[in-house]
Amino acid sequence: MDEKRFLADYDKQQFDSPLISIDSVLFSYHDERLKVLLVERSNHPERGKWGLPGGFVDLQLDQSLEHTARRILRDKTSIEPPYLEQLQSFGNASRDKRGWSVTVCYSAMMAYQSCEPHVATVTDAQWLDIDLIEQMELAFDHGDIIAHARERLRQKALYSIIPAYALPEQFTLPELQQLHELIIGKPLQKKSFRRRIEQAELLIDTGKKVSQKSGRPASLYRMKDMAGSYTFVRNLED
Amino acid sequence: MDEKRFLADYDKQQFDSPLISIDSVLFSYHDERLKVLLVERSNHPERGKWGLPGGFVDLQLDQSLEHTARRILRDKTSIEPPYLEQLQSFGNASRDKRGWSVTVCYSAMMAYQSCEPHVATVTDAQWLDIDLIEQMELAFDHGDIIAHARERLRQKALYSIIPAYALPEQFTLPELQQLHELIIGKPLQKKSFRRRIEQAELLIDTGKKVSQKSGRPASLYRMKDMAGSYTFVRNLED
DNA sequence: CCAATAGTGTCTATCAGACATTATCTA
DNA sequence: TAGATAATGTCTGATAGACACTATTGG
Repeated sequence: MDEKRFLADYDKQQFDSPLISIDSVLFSYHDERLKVLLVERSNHPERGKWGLPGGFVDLQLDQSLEHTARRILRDKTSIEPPYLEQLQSFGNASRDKRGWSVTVCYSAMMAYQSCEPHVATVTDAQWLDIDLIEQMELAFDHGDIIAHARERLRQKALYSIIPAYALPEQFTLPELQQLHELIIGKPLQKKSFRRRIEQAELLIDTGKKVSQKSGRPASLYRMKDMAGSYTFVRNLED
Repeated sequence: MDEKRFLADYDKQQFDSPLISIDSVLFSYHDERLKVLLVERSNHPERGKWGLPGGFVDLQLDQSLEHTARRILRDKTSIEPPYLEQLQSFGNASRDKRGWSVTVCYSAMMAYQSCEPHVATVTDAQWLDIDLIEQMELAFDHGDIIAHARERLRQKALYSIIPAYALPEQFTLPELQQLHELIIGKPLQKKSFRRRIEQAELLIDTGKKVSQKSGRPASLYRMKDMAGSYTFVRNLED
């Protein structure tokens, strides 16, 4: 039999296969707290519980897994996140009561301000404090997935400035440092933090300043294009 | 409707979903070359081409994605690899002629010696030089996947001794350094390489020595249990 | 002894940690 | 001017790079 004939006769459903979904852990930063976007499930299974924004691949609409993740996030936030990368896939026989299931998970970040107006209109979506989420009982294994994503983000905060994607396009260095400290879970040396960013030339000084409640105003910066993919050769202490 | 009723009525095949497979990039080291285990496809599609060892989840047999990967590798090598971690999932509408498909990929390493006798008996499996593989036209997008796995391994060689899993249980430091140099693609300073391993206390000196073709014999070491998960705070230069 | 390979000593360069100091804003 | 916050200066310590040196084997 040649391949053409094989493909014409091929029945995708001849073997039982796992259920496959795409879920995303979307991080942001607001009120000095790390937030994750959650959705209240309106359908079975796990109806009524909160879980990650996710869904199924639309075989007609989606060109790739990443497109699926972007489409689902766009539905909840109205925009696509400036940072999105695949986290990991989780699959086993017991994580979903419907049977063997696999979820391809993405980790994403965006500025809280850039989507909060829209999120506020979506009745089933909400930004929740990550420490609060840890106390909640989420749908499926979404609690474990968020813990994984958080730990990965923590590692990235030690050798990159990827957390900057959770800030508005323009931000100050003290803001970025506060965010890193929050993610890493310990205070950082101001000098060390600034020195490495300056040496790697990751940011552009907009020339603008922001007044604080009191004290000297801070300079506003924005990321250079390559700043997200830059990794420092040496980690901050863990 | 309550959840119990929902689950009883649930039909997994009501929506069309992507085909899902598990593939592994199994690395090893032999004759001063980096090897990857490939399999010649005996079935459509892409029959006759070489590709990664892979297959489908067995909903009855497999408890998790990792179990599936281990089972498939065990079939080809007779043993399970001492190092196995999820690489990434690749999924889009065009990578498989049968339609939208997702592959959850694992990256693994094992000693060449520990499975070569068995691999030699499997007519459709073979260790191939990774540089040779780069010139070949593999099935599906397996060439891209191997390139990804190789780059990830290269990064790991800069901040860990994970490549040691491609060596026999006992090995010498010059052997390990040669392997790292091969993976990274440039020579390393002997002193730097040895110093960091010694300081982190990652290896155990077996007390045994191995004679070389000529010159001073090298000491034989084996990895401590935690050595694979240790990461140096500072990378080797890239 | 010589050639070859394993393994060490030691100096320098780089960069993070620590913390003091200066700069610039508001009340 | 005082208080607060941003930004910088500078010393120390840890660790990788460079490379010379010593050690141990076989022929």
